[in-house]
Amino acid sequence: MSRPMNDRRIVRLASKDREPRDASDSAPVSYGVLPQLLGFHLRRSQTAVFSHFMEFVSPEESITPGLFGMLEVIAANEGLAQSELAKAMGVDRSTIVKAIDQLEARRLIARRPSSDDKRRHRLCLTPAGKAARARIRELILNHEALLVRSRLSTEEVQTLIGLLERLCQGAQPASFP
Amino acid sequence: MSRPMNDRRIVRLASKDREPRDASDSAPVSYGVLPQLLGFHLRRSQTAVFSHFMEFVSPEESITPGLFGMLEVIAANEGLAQSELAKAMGVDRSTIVKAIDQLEARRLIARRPSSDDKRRHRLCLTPAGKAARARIRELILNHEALLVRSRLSTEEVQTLIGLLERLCQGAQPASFP
DNA sequence: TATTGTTATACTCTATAACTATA
DNA sequence: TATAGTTATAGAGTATAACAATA
Repeated sequence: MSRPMNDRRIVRLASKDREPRDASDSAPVSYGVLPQLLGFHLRRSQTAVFSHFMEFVSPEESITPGLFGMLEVIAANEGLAQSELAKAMGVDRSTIVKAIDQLEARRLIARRPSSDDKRRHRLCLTPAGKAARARIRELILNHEALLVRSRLSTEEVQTLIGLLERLCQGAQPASFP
Repeated sequence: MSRPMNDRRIVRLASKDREPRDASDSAPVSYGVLPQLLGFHLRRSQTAVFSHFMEFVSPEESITPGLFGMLEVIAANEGLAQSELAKAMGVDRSTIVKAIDQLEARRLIARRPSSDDKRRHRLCLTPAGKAARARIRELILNHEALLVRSRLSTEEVQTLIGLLERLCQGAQPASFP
């Protein structure tokens, strides 16, 4: 296929030798070469999912995708150090401090002293944090189901995730989403 | 399939009733439920492509994905107004001002007066802008080829883009990538 | 010397609100 | 009144550099 199916030039060229647009020109804009680029679609998709999260999940639980990601990683690795969390989230260790401050201020996690290395803080979920994590998890699964499952089949979602995983093989980790 | 192939719990459970991690624990962290979420993979992928762009394209042409996106949209819609560009990029019209200032300072685009509506600026590429656009376009196609084509076949990329387009149907536009 | 957590600082990207000049 | 561009401002999110405590 020499012309990908997402090439907007088709639409563009169909609109008969148009003049440069003016104030009264309400035709949809052309995105040029962008629709041929995977990066463009990844950006749009990520933005769409993020926005839906902020609409559907955040008002319920006052949580951002990034903070939930941290909660989840802490829960799945009880006692990990802040530096380890930062590495897992793909950010500098200085960046993680304020985020952890927030989760701690809300009593969702605790910084516990490490017995064998006094420099380290062992991050753990509080009971309230565990309860919140369970609630948010359900909410997020619903959010994804609502947004994604209405447009793609279960098989297609698995195909999509599989392709994205292969694209990211060897890449550094990243915060969520 | 009740357990998706990307479920990291498999790895987790295989590591025999582990103690909470301590300083000497160098096992890879678990991401909990995140690998089941499309948003997680979209975020990772978008970050990976963005990083590669910044490594491969930016040093050559001092351009960001966002600025190239604007250049491309202006080129494909000569004479569009700043508000129209902002809408196409999915940002507020106040956000676009400084970005356009940059492109104009580099003599890649020009704000031309509109004859019929003196409030409007018609955005156009300069000859230097057209040349830069052509060069950057080639560079970006190479960057995508290098990053994506080494991991996915042409068919797989088309499948991926097709699925992402369906995911975004009805969503607002977005800057690139 | 090296590492962990922290702080100060700066930079980018973003939106909101208010302004001006036009319509 | 409403719209196009602009400015001031504020809030996220990020990194770098330097610091104290500890290894």
